[in-house]
Amino acid sequence: MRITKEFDERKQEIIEKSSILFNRKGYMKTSVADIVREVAVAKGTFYYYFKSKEDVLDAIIDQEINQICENAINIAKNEALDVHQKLLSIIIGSDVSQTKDKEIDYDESMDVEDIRETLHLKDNEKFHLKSIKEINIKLAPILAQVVEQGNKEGVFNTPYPLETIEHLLVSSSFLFDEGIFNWEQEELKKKKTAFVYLMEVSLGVQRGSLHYLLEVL
Amino acid sequence: MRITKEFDERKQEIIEKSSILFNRKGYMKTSVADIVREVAVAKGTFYYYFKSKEDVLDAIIDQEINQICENAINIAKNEALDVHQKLLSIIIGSDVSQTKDKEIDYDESMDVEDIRETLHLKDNEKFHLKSIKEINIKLAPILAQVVEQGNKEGVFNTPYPLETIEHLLVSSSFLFDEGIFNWEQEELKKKKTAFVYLMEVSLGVQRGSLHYLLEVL
Amino acid sequence: MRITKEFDERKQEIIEKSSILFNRKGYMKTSVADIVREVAVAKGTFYYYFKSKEDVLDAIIDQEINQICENAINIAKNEALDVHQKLLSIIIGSDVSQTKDKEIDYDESMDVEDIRETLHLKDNEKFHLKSIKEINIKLAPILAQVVEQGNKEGVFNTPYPLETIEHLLVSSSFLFDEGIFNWEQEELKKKKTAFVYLMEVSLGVQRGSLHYLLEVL
Amino acid sequence: MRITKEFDERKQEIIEKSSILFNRKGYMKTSVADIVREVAVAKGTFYYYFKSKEDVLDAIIDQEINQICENAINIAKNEALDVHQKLLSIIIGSDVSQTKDKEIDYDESMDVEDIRETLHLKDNEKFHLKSIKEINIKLAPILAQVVEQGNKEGVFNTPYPLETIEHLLVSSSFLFDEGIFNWEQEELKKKKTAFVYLMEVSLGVQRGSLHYLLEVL
DNA sequence: TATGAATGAGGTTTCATTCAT
DNA sequence: GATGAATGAAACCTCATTCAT
Repeated sequence: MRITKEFDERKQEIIEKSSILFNRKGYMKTSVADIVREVAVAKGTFYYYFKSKEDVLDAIIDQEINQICENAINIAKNEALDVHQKLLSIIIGSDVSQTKDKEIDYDESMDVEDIRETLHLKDNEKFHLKSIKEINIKLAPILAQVVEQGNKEGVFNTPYPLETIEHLLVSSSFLFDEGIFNWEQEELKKKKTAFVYLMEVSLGVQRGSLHYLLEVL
Repeated sequence: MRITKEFDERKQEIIEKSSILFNRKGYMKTSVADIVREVAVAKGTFYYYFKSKEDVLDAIIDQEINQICENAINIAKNEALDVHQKLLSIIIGSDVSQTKDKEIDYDESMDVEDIRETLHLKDNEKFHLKSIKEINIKLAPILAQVVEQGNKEGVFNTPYPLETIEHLLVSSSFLFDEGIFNWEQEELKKKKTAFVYLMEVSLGVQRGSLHYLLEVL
Repeated sequence: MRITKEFDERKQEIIEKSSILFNRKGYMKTSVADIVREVAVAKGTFYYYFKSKEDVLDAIIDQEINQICENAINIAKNEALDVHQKLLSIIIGSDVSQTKDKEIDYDESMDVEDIRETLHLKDNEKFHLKSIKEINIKLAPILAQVVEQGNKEGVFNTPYPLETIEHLLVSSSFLFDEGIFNWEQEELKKKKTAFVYLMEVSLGVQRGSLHYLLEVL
Repeated sequence: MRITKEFDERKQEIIEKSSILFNRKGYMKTSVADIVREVAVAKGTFYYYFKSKEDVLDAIIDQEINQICENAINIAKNEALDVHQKLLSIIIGSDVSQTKDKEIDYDESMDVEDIRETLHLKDNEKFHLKSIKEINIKLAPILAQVVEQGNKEGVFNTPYPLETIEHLLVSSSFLFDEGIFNWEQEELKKKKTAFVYLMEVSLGVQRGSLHYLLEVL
């Protein structure tokens, strides 16, 4: 049986199904065979749309980041919002973890061992590093612009807006990644408080003025 | 031909030769066959000492980190040094990049494409992430102690010594990793300056008082 | 070089070539590498069709037994034959040893020791036991039906048709297996005569009435 | 002398520990490493006493069979017993299954999967075939002698004492081996009844006169 | 566009056996 | 007698990728 679909439609289907699988089983543990089974196409079809498994990963991350950035750009240029509101909104809209690690749903065929492994999220290094890198490259400049605006308005005060944002983005996406570290509830809370403190000093704002971020982290 | 060696000696030999290969060709591109050829033992011998390729990687990283930490601990408890000297010495002694990414030598069989790929250090994600994670877990507490000492002595001033160190370690190992980013000379310099600035504000020291770090980064 | 074939054709090819190799060298001494060399495919191809070496063995035995059983069923339901003719025909058609142990040909690379080992048919235990077991499970019920028919017609007379057949099948396939015992010509003849006698008493027929079987054993 | 005694003692220890392991995990699944761990000697020591793993298996089976045969010989030559008593006693004393498949005790380290596999008794083909073969070669002649005595006394009546015994021994050890077949309780009972019937007709005794064997099978 | 058989490299593992000490 | 490091063959298996159809 041959089901022909529009090029983009099929490509998108592969991206979405792959994304679900990568999140469920991890990038390394998801085989191209898994993907084509899920999409119900032949191996060759997969390679007609993507030149490699990593290529799909890139496409997935690209789409996620682009969506986040599009949203961020809209917020950044919205003149109705002040700098704090922009920062808050962008951070809320950029919670990659929602798409990245949450969609774990256990299908009927998973046994206890599978689930244990899924929780450990082993072999997802490529996924993690690429995400962090792309976030840093694409989202950082947008946020940096907001910081610059804040600088001009006297709300923020930092000589290195872009670099500061880069550091904050990188360290937080890494340290708060449940696939890498598994902090206790207690520790996590302290680390988040510390992170807000670091934002305050590195962005040069009054201590306590970013406390509202704790609600959304 | 059978050459018998002491258990530890042979194990160390495998670790060292593997380390060289991982740095030269990348973790993924180095096969167990490559390793045993280099060490001149049979495949079974490899698996007599390590249960998997990843197991050697762990051993390599463990040794590197332990060496760094041992050094750091010695510095931290050296009463002859002030806090700034300790910080500086530990940072100098902890430059993982020296061992991690420098020993690239091109053997005769490599063509242009190989070299390009070697430079991109593709498929070394495991190496990178594990290193960063271990550094964070093992080195951070030691540095945090120094920071606490600084706090007490009034040289530093931060309510979150450990968390601050974690963020600085993570973001710098990530952003300054040539295997991940390839900044221009110009950019790199600015990013390093910015990093020192961030250290100053997050550790709560006088602006400019950590400028000496720029020399060694 | 890539030669593509129909799934079933290739699968059958692997089964047949493997069967020849197992008979020539023994199951244990035949490596998957030997098989793929013979079939002239890559190792992956082997595992594309079978999940293990033992899986091919099962397939081989399955096919042999099924063929024997199909033949036996046709004979059993052929109303033109009387019970004795059926018994005789099925036994003639079920001589597994024809396919199992005869095709031994010595290739040029075999020395005296190899040949000695080939004759001993070492490490073929799996082959033997599985064959006997399957014969017992699949062929016995068909023969039992013939015996039951004989019972009704007053030709045979046994209260346990199935169990009697099982014992006769099992003991004969075991005792007359040249891979297990190596009887002298003389002994063998006596054992065959005794076997026919045992058939007679256990099936409850007149002494001497199964003597015709001696010709075909 | 003293050294020789120690030699045998150690050899015996290896035989016994190996036997336990073979019964617990199966012959194939028991590695030489398992054995030397259990006996607490080095690999080389094992090969000082036995030339191969199969060599230990042979030794184990040899000891078991010899014990059975010794017992059988004593019974056979005991003039105080009549033929039926001898038959019964030898059969009771020859229940290999007691030593062969019963000693399964689950140690703490076994999980559900291990136990499942132990019950399947996979990969014990060598053990099974060798046992059956040896029983046939060594025990059959002793039993045949008893049958001959029975013939002379007019209790039994068969022209082929040895061959009859061989068939009865082989088919029963095979068909009643729980490692090969897993009959339902019901089936098993019928098969045992049928077996006694077959003994009666093939040994040429009155129907029902061996019913007492049902108690001990 | 689509198929799915075929590839082949290589990780993983096991293991009986050998041998230098 | 004893040790245990070393062997090497091979099974096992996965899998991204290619290609003839």
